[in-house]
Amino acid sequence: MKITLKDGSVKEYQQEMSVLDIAKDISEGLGRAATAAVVDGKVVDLRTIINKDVELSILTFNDAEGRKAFRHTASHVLAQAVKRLYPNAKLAIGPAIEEGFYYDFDAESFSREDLDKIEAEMKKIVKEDIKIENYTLPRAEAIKFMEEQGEPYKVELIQDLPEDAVISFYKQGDFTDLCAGPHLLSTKTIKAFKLLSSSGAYWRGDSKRPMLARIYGTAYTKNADLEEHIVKLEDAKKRDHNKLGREMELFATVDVIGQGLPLMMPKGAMMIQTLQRWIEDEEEKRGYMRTKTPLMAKKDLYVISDHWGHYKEGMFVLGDENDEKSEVFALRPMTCPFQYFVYKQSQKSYRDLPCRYGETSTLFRNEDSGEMHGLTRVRQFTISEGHLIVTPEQVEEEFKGCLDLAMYCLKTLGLENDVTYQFSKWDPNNKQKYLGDSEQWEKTQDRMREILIHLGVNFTEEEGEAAFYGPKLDIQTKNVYGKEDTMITIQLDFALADRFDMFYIDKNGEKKRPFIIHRTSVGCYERTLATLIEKYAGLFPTWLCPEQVRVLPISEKYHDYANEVRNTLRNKGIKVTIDERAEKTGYKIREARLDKVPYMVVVGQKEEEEGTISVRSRYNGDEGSKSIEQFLSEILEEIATKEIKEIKVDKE
RNA sequence: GCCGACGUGGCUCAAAUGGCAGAGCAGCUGACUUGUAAUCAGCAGGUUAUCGGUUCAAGUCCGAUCGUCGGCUCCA
Repeated sequence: MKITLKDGSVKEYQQEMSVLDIAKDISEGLGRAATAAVVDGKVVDLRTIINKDVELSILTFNDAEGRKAFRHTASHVLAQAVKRLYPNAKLAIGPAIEEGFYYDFDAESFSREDLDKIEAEMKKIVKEDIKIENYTLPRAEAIKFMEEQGEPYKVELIQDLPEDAVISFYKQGDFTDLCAGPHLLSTKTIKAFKLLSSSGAYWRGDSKRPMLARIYGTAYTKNADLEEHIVKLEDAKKRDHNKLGREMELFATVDVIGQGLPLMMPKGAMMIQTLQRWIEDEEEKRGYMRTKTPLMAKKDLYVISDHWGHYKEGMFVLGDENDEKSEVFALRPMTCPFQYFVYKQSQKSYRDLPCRYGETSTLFRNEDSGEMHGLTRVRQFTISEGHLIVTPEQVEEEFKGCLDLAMYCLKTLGLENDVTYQFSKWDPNNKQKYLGDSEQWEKTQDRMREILIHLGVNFTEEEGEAAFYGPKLDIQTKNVYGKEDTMITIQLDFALADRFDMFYIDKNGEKKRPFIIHRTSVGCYERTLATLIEKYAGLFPTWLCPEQVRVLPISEKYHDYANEVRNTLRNKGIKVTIDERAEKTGYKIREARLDKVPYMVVVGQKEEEEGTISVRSRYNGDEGSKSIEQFLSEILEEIATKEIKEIKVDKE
């Protein structure tokens, strides 16, 4: 039989040769583990092609499917080890995930020591070189088998499979698991792995069902790759905004103030102010009008918007809602209804549309206590929020304008290649979560999809991620650990204009319902700051730096001149400080570098006599002597253009 | 909210089985007056997150609360 590999090369094997040996031969030829194969575009286990003269491409660890099969096998090895050490543990599910795998067990939670023990047992299993065999059972027998094994979760899984499903099992020695595969041919190939952490997870992701004990791990074919991955994780930790942002004194949290309520320190506040001024100016250029509306409102407002019905759990409610005499307020979780009432203050003509409102808006959301995280998930935050009230004909053009603004913001911050686009749709199986009916939803979603395709946005579609009033385009960032968060959102709202009885008068003098676009420019400032900290590891573009220049006098004798230099720069709007401590220059340089200041200006006798400065930058190191005017024009240009220069010198 | 880990000067970490809370860096003071990554000396800094319990004795053991982290659920 002939086998064509992905690279086009053809291998020929004797008909009587077992596929296992063929697979081994191919693996060796490739120098890595061949795991499963693609036949006619489908992933199949290598053993299923026995004696078939087919063209196939071998999946290797370099392919996503191959890695998945590899890590999935690692998760089975984990489960086998757990069953050996904890026979009473019940198996739930154990898939491969990006960069690793996990397995959920109904068992006592696992400590780090437990994980080490399990890891040791896994090593044994790998060493035992256990063959992995695949077989299927009819439904009734499959259920009976898992019942006998005492695996209620597996029984439930089988029962939920479609009637005509092929029920496949994988057996490796004393361990058998319900599994669609594919898998490796033997446990031996799992060479480099590590159990990373344990945590809790609800069975089937349902908080009403039992809490299971989950073990996370990662696996590679080579130790070097595993080590590289672990180094990467440690590097990520260094950039983690939650650590670096505190170290750099950008923000802090205090026990008695509360969870999700970070204090922005002077440097962090300055960065946010820089961002805010930039965004507000940019929005003004794009025809936005600023509003400034209250941070709270009576319950009645949220009843109209139906946040009271759909989002009450997420709001901070003031007053006793059970006491009829008590006036009940809530801190605002969004700005929408406030800006709607700005719109409603006068009767609008189609000539007034599009009407673009922007507000730098502080919001309050009562997140669950386990949810808060650094600056990315907080209970109070400030967002560059805006609402556009538009005619149906203007939807596409205005949506495009919002996307253009978002792209401009991302590009300026250097984040345009770090985001993904998610088209967030409603969940038709959970209608009570949303306003409006199926027809409205499908119609609006189709319209939005068309717009997105027309604008050439490369997006994924996610069901059940919409706002309760309409579908969204979410622009997602990943943090250093790969976890996704929404940075920017543009939402199409067909429902709230109706609830707030908003209208405009069209050409024929008739009342018409407008569409509303909800959108952010950079999104929430706290979260944006977090993303920037991680993106730049604290080495921000100069225009964003809370300290752009530090003047370093060589000795006390040059303090007067240093102050003169500082004042000249400061008068031009440069964020400049001066280090007047009686320390050596080398020491001051070291500190300025650790503080991630882009420019250091050294002044001593030579500079004072010549009326110059000596510049050291993170871009070029020692740039030598230059006039203050020259330095000023260079740095002002860099700041004005918001340039992102490559940092060559002061990376660490 | 749920599961788990953790909480010792500003930071990084010590303090065997319960037995005098300690070091480096940072800080402050003084001396040195410094030329591109760390000058020297001295000083100060703590109700061991908080509250309660066990004990002759608690950083250490137990309970509660608060907070941080890793996940789950949630996320306008």
